[in-house]
Amino acid sequence: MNTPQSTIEDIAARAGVSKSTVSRVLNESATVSRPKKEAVLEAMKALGYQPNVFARTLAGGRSMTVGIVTQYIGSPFYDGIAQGAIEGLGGTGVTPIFVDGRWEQGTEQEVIRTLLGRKVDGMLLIGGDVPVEELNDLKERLPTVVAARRLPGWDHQCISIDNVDAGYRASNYLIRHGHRQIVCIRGNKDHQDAIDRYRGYVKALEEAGIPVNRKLVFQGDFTGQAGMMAVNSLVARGVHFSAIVAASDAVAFGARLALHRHGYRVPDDVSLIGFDDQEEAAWMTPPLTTMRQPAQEMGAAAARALLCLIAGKDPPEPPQMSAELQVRETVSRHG
Amino acid sequence: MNTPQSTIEDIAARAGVSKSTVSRVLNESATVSRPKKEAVLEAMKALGYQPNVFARTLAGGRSMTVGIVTQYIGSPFYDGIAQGAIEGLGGTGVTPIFVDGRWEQGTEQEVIRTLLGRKVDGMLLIGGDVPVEELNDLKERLPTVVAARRLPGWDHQCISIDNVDAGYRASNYLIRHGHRQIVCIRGNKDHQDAIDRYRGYVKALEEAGIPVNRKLVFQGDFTGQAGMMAVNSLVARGVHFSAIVAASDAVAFGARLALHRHGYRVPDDVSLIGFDDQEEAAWMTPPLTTMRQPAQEMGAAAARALLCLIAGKDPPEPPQMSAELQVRETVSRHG
DNA sequence: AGACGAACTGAAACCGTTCCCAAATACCCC
DNA sequence: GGGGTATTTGGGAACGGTTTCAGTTCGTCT
Repeated sequence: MNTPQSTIEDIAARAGVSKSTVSRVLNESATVSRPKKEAVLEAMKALGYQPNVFARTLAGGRSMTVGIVTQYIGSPFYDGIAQGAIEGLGGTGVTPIFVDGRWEQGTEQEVIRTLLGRKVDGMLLIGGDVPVEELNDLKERLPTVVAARRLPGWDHQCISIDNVDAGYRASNYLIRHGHRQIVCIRGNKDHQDAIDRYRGYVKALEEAGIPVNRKLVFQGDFTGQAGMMAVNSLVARGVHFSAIVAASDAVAFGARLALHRHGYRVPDDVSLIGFDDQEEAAWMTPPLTTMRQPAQEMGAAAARALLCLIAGKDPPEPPQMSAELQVRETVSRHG
Repeated sequence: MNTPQSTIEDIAARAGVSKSTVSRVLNESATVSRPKKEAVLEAMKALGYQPNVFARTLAGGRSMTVGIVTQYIGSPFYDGIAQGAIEGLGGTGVTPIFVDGRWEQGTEQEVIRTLLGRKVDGMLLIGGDVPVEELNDLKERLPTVVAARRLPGWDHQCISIDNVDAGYRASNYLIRHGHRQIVCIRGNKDHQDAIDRYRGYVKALEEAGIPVNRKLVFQGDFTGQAGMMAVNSLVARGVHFSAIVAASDAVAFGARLALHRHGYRVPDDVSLIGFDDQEEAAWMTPPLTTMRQPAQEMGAAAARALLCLIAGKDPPEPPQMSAELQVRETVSRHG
């Protein structure tokens, strides 16, 4: 662990070449004759050389650092993406810097500035609220990839799933199980994912010829609290329902508890579908059927795309990602 | 967002002084006459000057960056600490870099090297396995704070709770509710927290004159899987028990599900206590009584201590932190 | 043998700051 | 006015790399 940090000059001396040559083998920026190259490599190994990132950045521009803008660390889905990104960056020598936008436009713009000041080579935005135009500007001057958000014209620099499809599939699954009074607990009003999923819900109902009943739609957010309140309100109003699509697993947990409190059995009396497939979903009592979002994969794909961009290559077409139904035990046939 | 980055030289020119002077007002490293100082300040504001972190670090040493070594991002307790640390660092101009040790000694040592290469001004280790001697070395050459791990002689640079006390309090609570056949599902064998909590469990039993029954002790880890397996094994062996202390909330979730599968009611037939008080604990059915660990507070305190150390001051005595019982609905009186 | 381009190599400038050192200026007291 | 001590200043050498530019050295072709 103790390295008084040898410099490029030490290497050069030991290998009997000039700094320039060492730099060249370090970056493979030009051909170096076999023997010298080997001498340098040997010296680097012997001295446990580690290039000084700061000198490097100052001189060359590249900082070997990417900025990752998260939104409220602690939400399972976004955490998953971040984790995937870390993984995808692993072993590439590129270090991520995390900053948190907290789903506040102002904060987010500020942290992006910070990142710019830190001379990051690229940026990965996970979710977020910054207006598209600003992002377009950003994209022009820095390799940028966004995950979990759809941006028109970003194509391969945009890793996300089709949330209306996801919402559709969840609702459709319930319909195919005979449910017709399906409650939808929506996520935050201005959250695009939430809006899209709701559209999927509507689409599924319409397709099945079931009119959308406003009484069954609850405007909430992504927390357990919302799930609990939704069910309480439904019960208080004496509304009839046999199934619930929740905006997230957390919402489903809250709903499940409220259901329990009111004496409804899951899935015998009411069926329940969550969103995310976070760890705890499998341990709910009973285990929660949910739409699994491939968070890790998304993060990893985003990291790969970013790396390509930084290397000056075009990012590959991202693998088509979509939410998949994870069938467990909270949905039963109805009627 | 668009700043063509002015340099210290631009400022100097505009203010009619030398680089040195600008640097001085920038760092308040020496007194500068009133008029010049104001001129410089004015110039900085006018040009939207932002010092180049890299040049600064290269020249001076300080990188305004601290390294945070996490262990397997995604575990609620450690995440909480990380989040607290971010908060504690907020607004100080110090940016955290995260790296993950994944609870593997080799990986951890490697990431610490990386951090060293990045010239971090300080390091915050959250948990981890690196041998004490190495950490002692590290401590000598760099401001270092560790959270969620007790290290002899580290005093104020060590933020953690007393886990034997925590284990004791959990078990004791059960005993005071009349339980005598108390199952203990232990965390990873070589994890100090797990060992300590078990010692607390033993202490509580002994104090109450209850012999420790090996059949009631299950060696597991911190996952839901472990909780489920423990209960399955207990039931399969026909062991009698009326309460369970789980190594973590995740373990408790697993145990709760298994209990349900075997037809035991919680808390009527068996009581259950978890550890961590992660978000989902409140939404378990029924809500889980658990030992809350002040993760965020710990992270924030660690960040503060680190900042002090970096500033060359002695860190303040960290506030005494301990796990607190969060009473909910999974423990009932027995016998 | 001489010419010529390709493959290598080293010298030196530069990236934006910090910080040491010496020069300049100010202040004070006799 | 002179001498001495503080207080401010500017100059310039690092810091550890990258990169441009101008050679050298070869191999090849007439």
